[in-house]
Amino acid sequence: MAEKLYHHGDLKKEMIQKGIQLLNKEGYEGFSLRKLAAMCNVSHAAPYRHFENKQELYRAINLEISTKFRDALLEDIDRHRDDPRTQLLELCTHYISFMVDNPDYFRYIFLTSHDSQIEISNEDIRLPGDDHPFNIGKNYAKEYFCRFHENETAWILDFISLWSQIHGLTLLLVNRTIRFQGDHMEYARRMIESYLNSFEN
Amino acid sequence: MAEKLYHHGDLKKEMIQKGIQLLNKEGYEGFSLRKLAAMCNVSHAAPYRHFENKQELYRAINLEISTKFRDALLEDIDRHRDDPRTQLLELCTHYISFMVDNPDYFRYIFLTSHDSQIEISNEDIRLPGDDHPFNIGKNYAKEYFCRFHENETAWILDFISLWSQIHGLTLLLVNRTIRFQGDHMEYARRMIESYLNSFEN
DNA sequence: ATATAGATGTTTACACTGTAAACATGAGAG
DNA sequence: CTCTCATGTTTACAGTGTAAACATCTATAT
Repeated sequence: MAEKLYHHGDLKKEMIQKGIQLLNKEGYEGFSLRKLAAMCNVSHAAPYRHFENKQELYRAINLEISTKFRDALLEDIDRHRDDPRTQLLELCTHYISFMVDNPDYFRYIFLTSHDSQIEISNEDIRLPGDDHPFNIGKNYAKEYFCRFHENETAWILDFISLWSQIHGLTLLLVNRTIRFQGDHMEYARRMIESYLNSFEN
Repeated sequence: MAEKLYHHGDLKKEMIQKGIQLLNKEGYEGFSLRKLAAMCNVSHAAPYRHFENKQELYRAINLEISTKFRDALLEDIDRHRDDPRTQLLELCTHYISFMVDNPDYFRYIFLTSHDSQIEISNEDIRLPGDDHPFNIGKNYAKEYFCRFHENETAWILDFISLWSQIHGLTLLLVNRTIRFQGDHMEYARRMIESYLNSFEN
């Protein structure tokens, strides 16, 4: 319990952690560097030793949340090694439910700093790098969709198509634009299944 | 050319118009009440005679953009009275292209003030009111999807499913998470068509 | 026609924000 | 053991949203 050290020790890490807390408590609007500095028991200028500006702190938090998100999803997948279809379905439903449970995360990840991603170019379609949360399902989607096409790259459009739907449904649910009464994941799951079914026939 | 009237005349309206300009120029982050007041040649406190706070101005701008958006879409539809399928397809592609052309609008409409909507309750699914931009395609979707179901309300899930996909693809394109080289609307259109086709069989 | 009230503008004030600059402290390399 | 540098603090400043007090115009009642 290092009480009142002048040097904090691992401020950078703590700011990211407490930053996520602050984000959850105050939302994106109420977020401020000075509040966060106070939460870390540190003067309001201290953050500038670790982040050049607010934007860079945002990026760090963004990255941290993305990582948490991806880890949570991948962990769930490990429990369903059966077939690609089940994996894909599980991935989609957890993608949605994770974000519905943490509404601010979604806005945060997909609304700050939409640059700085390594891009993977595939002829005429460019996806972000494999570490980008959008791409979590890519490999599972490939495995599932490939067999429906003779064309090697057509599965990418299938993947984008599926992921657009997940992504959009998530946005609609997170913003409460649409609401399912009762168990909303029941409806989400049904939608995804019926989408996947359309390939089976 | 009323040059220097003390009373401005129609400040409320001008603030909304210039507000949209300012939004396009500076983006959501750079937006400020005081800049906007300056653009209207008015002191920085004048806005408070017309809007209780910044949030309420946001809502007004949000509403104005939503209206523009809906008008643009409906105008396009009028030119395609042929069949519901074509209408739906046109609606979807224009939904996307309008937002890709005005990236800030999308973030703005779907990221501010996600309350204050009249809700239409349908048993266990709640959609926003008919004036909400999300619902522009609802009636066309109903007309198109209804014939594929014996169940009266199953088309709503179809609608949500389709609109989720449009919505998500728009978000991905607006944020430049994914990029289609060349004519990106070509790809978008293909995706929508292949989705609609899955119902025809 | 004129006094007056209410709508709409301005000025001043304040707390809070991000950020820069100058200064302080302490941990680790020489 | 000292000196340097990473990491903290203090002070300062311009920009923000918002409230309160004051000014001016418009419209309405007499």
